[in-house]
Amino acid sequence: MTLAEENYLKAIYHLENQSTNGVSTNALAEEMQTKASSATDMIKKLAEKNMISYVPYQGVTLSKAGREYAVKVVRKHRLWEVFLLEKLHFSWDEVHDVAEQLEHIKSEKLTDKLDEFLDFPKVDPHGDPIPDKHGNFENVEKTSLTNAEEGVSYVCVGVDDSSSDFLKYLDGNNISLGTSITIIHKEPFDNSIKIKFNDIELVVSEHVAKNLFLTEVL
Amino acid sequence: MTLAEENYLKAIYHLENQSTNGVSTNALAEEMQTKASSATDMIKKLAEKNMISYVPYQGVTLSKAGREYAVKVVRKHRLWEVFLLEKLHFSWDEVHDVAEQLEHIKSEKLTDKLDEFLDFPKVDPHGDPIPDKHGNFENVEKTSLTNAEEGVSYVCVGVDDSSSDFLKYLDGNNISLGTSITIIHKEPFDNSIKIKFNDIELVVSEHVAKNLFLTEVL
DNA sequence: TTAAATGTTTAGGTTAAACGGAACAATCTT
DNA sequence: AAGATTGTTCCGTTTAACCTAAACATTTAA
Repeated sequence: MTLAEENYLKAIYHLENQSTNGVSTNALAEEMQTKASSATDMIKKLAEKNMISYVPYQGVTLSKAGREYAVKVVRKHRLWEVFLLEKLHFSWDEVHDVAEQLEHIKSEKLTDKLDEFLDFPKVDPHGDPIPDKHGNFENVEKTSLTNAEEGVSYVCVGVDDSSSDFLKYLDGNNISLGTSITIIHKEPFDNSIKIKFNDIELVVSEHVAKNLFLTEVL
Repeated sequence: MTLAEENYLKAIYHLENQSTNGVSTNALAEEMQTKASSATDMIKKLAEKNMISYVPYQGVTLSKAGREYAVKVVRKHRLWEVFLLEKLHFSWDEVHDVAEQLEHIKSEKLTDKLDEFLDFPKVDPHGDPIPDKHGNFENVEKTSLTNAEEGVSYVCVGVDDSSSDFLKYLDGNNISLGTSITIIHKEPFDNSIKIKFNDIELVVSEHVAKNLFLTEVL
């Protein structure tokens, strides 16, 4: 599998997780920041290799082999992110780009030894689950801050938009994974939300709220 | 710089260190396990980018920029080797292939943080020097076992052929970097050499002797 | 229920990296 | 110094990944 093939597979995997239908050519092209015609070319190639099932004009779906492969790439990406953050002390917003490169290193032994070295982490620095060597992982139940209820307490467990800017914003406001948050007030006018954490009160925009994931504290 | 370009630069760097003349097209092609015509293509491209100086029918030579770039790749390769061996407990003979991939990851920050994480190692697992972030390194004075003298004591400081088979042979015979060796007898007939280390006597072939580097113990 | 808009594929072209074979240049041998 | 050998380059192809433009298929909406 080439680098481009791996990236397409990963993109299809991500898009499949966001909706129930198959992945359309246009959606895939947009995710890959390329043109629809290029996506069609790659779709054919991946179908040829039995990584996806493909019927022209209908979406693509990962085959068993394709999903397994994609999960392996995701596993590598997230393990490297943990390594960069915990061992090399990269900051939250810097890990993604380097992990994008490291995820393509081909050595099962490397991946498994890294996993062991990191003490088999269950989630990556953005709160996403890390598949084990058999591809199994648990999804933590989480809701976006948009859906949180006034007066209830939550813990921050993940972020959706892992863009550097968003992560820097969170860093600048001292929000990280594990931060306990209480919802003070939801403003209906602009959907902004006033939250409280570590004795600090902060109003966040709807845009921020959408990208911050929480679990309720029971 | 593409992956192929980086590998060619590294190959030219290695060949330059092995002889005083420029590197011939054929030598480069052989090092890269490819055809002379392919080497010519790449030579043109690297010359275009001012990484090498190139006059048709004469060998190629690295420019300042080319040498700096090659040294950076070598630095990354050797740092990753140390990481794989010391942190992930790969065996001596397994590190090379994975490091060949890791050396192409593009992130100066990653390289420097890794260097720091490993506590700024001076040599890699094969005894080769690791350039610092400015590209500086010291070469340890070393002679091949072939040139060692009877009755004299040495320490093993490096290997030349880092093929997996050779390293497994050394491992199997309990020879590693730092092993103290005394030359018992040099057999003129087949150039084999009887050595003694850790109270063990062993006869090694000329082929082995050529690839084992030592420094004299004073 | 056609026409417009949208989505998808095909056709043809480009670039990077490789290849084999033919042509050409340099050196070595006698 | 001529021929043979070796070394190097040129030429035409291939494959992967992309592109633009055009054609084709599907859905939507008047």
